[in-house]
Amino acid sequence: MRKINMKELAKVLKVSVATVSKALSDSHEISDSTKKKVLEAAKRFNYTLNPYASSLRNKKSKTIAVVLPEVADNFFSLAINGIQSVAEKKGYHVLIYLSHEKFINEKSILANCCSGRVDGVLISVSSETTDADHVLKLYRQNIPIVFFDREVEGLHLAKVITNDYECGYQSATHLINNGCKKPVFLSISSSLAICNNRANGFKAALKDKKIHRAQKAIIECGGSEEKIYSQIKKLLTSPEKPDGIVASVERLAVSVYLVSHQMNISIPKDLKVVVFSTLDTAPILNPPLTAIVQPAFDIGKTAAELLFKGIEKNKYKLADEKIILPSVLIERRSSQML
Amino acid sequence: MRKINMKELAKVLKVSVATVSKALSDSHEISDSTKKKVLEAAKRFNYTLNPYASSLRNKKSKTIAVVLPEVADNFFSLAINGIQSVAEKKGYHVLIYLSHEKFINEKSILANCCSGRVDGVLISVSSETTDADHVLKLYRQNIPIVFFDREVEGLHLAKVITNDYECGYQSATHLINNGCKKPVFLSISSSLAICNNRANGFKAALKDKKIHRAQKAIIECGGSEEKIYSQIKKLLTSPEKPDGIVASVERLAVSVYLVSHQMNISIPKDLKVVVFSTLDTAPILNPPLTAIVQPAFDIGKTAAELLFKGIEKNKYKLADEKIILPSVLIERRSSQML
DNA sequence: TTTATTTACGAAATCTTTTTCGCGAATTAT
DNA sequence: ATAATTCGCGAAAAAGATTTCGTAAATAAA
Repeated sequence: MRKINMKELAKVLKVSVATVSKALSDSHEISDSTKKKVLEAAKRFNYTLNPYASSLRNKKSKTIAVVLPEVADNFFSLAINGIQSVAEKKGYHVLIYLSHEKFINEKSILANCCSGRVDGVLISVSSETTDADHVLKLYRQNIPIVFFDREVEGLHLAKVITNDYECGYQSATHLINNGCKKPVFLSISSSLAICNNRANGFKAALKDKKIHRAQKAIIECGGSEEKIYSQIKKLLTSPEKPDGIVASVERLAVSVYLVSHQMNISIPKDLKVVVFSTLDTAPILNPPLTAIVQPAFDIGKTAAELLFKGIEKNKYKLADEKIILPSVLIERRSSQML
Repeated sequence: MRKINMKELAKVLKVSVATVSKALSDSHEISDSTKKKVLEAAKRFNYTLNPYASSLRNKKSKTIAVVLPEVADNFFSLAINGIQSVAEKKGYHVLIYLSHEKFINEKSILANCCSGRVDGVLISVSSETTDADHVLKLYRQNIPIVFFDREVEGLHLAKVITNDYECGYQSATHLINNGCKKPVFLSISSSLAICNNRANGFKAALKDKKIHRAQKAIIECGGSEEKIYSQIKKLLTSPEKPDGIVASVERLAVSVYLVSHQMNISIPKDLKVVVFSTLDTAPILNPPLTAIVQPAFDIGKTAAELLFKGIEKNKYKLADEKIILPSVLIERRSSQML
């Protein structure tokens, strides 16, 4: 079954290609009777528009790019779902790119997005990203871009994030109220705004609660899975070991649990744990894990909606749009006072 | 910063567009000196090829589609990672489509893939899919297609799967050896080959172990999260309640745990559980969960490699390629004999 | 020196669709 | 009945890149 093109379809119908094109796009200049004929023939020969020819002519790709650090993280999976749900409704296609937390990858991905391949970009930046030239390049080419969850600070660009500072504050308060004297915050990057916001909230709470250990309160803990594991192991066996941990991302909490189980550190007796995560296994962990749950699906959905606002009305400038969707702390046993 | 096209670039260089095109693709018919000039100018004007014009001309999109039921499942996330890793290396772009386990969605997604938008398709079918006309349509258009994990049975098309039957057999044997008298297999679909293979292996093991309850052994448990929850609750409170469960997918196991916790059913004392899953929280669940772990990343990676074999050599027919990557059972406390 | 071959590049066709413009016929207005 | 619109459609240009083919100059072979 060979593919037919519009020219051939026009020939069998004995009309011009212009007529076919207009009929397919339901133009008012074509009579209902010929429209019907064209549609029928198109179905019969199962003709489909060549998307690349259309895109070339229209300068519209009906495609968006989603750039994220990784996909094997519940938060990002859910966010993709949210994004997909609106892209689907709009008839847009979704390209997925992974930066693997590397700035250099992110840069080349965004450079590629400048080619006109996509009509807009949703991005959650890598943990290495401090510089924003690569996203400004997009901006200058008038390609709509929206940050979700992880933004680059100091840019007046559209973003959909959660209330990280408050949640950081809340997490520390929660631990202290439940008896922690030496809580620490596990960050994955000192350059990531989202982490710093959480960390700053955390530190502010310590200060308000008169717990003075600013130096030791924030611990950076990045790299591969093995590296994270050994860093946490070191932390939990050091003489300065904390009695409370706030893990800034899912993976860190899993490692904390693994180390604790291995070292016979009892949660929550010896160590209380709170995590920023959407893990659906949190309630069935041993012990059930207190989590600050982000509205992951909604963050993705909202970001996508914002992006389409920017795509559809090109008069509409996305700059300075900033939507904050609050997370919610769900208390479970991992942080309980005994 | 306006975008420049090849014609304009050619004009400033005082050469023809043909020369520019050939220089950019490093053709042998262009001298090194002019190549250098062209490259330099391209960088200076930060010129990029228009991908849609290229695709139109070349009839190659440098893009593949990945069609899957959902993305918020660890297995699929990891598989996407595997796929991405090879697509990236090949310089291909990855479109993600979600069927949400609906046949009708899958059909329209694949219909769209016929338009030439993609050079190949990787698919893990929905749980509703029994008919294969929609994938045969692709096949007839000579668009390479590879199944991963979830295939449609009876088709002589390329596939990368795991040893489901053996694992089903192994899971039942494992439960029985650990003392279960009334194990059941929780399936999400009676039409999904992968589930049936696992179920058949499960049933075969029961037969070999002289446990005769063929009727009650396989329980279908699909639908929304709430529906799954209530079905499992009903199962675990019925007089016929099992003393062992094999969950065919991640989500089912989470629900089993949730119900058990809520109903005070003790795992593994009252109920032993095994799951087909790549959940990285399995070892820290309460209790640690015995899992049959699929090589998710490798399944994705291998499927993608196979697909590119089909894409790159069009003489090469993908039919009948069948690669089986074995899963491995990891014993934990959820299935332990007491 | 003459012929053959190679080298380096340009003109034009091509890929498929969309859109503008124009034209003849049919309809409405005058 | 004539002029003015409207309607339905076609011809052709355009979108941006690639490829084939041709050609003039440069080099090699005879």
